[in-house]
Amino acid sequence: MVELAILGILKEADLHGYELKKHLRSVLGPLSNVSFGSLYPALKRLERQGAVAVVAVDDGPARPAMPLTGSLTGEAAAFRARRRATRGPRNKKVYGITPLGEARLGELMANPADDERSFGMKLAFFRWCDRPTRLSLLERRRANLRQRLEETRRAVAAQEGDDPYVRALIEHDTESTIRDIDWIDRLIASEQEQLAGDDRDKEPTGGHP
Amino acid sequence: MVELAILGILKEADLHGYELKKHLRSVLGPLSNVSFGSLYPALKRLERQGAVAVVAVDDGPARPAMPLTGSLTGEAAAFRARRRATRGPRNKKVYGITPLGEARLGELMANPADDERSFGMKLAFFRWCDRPTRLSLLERRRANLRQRLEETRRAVAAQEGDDPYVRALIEHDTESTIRDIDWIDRLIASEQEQLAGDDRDKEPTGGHP
DNA sequence: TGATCGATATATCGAGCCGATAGATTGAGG
DNA sequence: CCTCAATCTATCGGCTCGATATATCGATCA
Repeated sequence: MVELAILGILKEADLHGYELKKHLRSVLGPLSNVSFGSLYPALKRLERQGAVAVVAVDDGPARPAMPLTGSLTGEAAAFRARRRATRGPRNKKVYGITPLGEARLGELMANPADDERSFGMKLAFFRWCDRPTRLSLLERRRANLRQRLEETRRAVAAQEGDDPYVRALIEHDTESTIRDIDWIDRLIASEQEQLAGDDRDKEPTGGHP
Repeated sequence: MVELAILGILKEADLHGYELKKHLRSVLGPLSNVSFGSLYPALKRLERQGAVAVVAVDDGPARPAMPLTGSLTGEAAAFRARRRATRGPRNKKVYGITPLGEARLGELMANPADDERSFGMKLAFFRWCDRPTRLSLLERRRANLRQRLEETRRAVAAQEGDDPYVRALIEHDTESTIRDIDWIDRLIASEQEQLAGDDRDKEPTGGHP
């Protein structure tokens, strides 16, 4: 799950660990509050698999992108080298996604695991999918929500104890699920509309004077 | 988190592991689908801590609760003993909550961890709390939801990329959170109403002809 | 100058949780 | 009698989290 998040963010831009966490928080918000304890091991895994690679190692923000002309450059470089020797470099490792990583991202988007958090994450990265993939993900999500609703209803019917708090909990959960299904329905409708639009653009069979 | 669930269920009745899982699923439903991989280690932990204890070891459903009078008893016992020796007992360990466990349940209910799942679980066990505890839990939940809403709004304001799917996700999440807050508000109101009712019963200061 | 403080940044550890799986018993039906 | 599905306890590997360690950077203030 963290791997999906990392690859999705890295597809947008090359980032180092700390930035990655900030982007994760800002894009996915309350979903998937990835901690360092999962982020760094996941980056290692992905690097071992060849899905991401270290693009650059930054040792300080003061370093200019291009070497400056003039006599000061040599001195500054010598200073930085000395500092690195005595105090150690900052060692900001900037990661980027590889072609293999993009393939892996595709797999992870398509895999059937589909709880609240996984689905939210996939939706946040929908721009990387084509429309058929989006539609199938939305439809699977809808099927899951409907099944869950059905299960809850059966559980309510078979319930013996009638605690008011449990009842309130179940009712609220049911309402939320229904609203989620409506929402997914709207997303599906919008997606199908755009799909029709794509088709019209591609093959305009209708007579146009 | 699993410990809270176990203690809350065991407070209702003594159960063995498998039954515990079934009750967990039926009471908490889609929240907290506890797996065996967490259930059995948690039971061990709780037993080690003295919060639960093995009340009985059942080796078959045919065994009557009370020993029957008459000559058949001895023979039946011998048969069971032989079966146990040759094929091994079923070893259904029935767990019960201890006084120490009830204290632990109180602690877990009061602890500040308060995400979606924890709160749902606590609400399902509200009948074990007094009204002030319930109110403070509800109010803390409301505060958390409000804070989350505020954070999301700030994140939206600071957003640069304008992906329609991310936008849809955030909007839906915001709406859901607002509805959750309304729901909590209603629960709080109902609780306060009943609190007032309790007070009227206890000290009827108002003149009543 | 230097002293301190909060943010930045990488990394690891223990413990808990989950999904898969093993291994065994029991009851129903063929 | 045999097989099959359900019941029941239990463990394993892998992932995740919260806490923590370690170190640098930038700003503020004396």
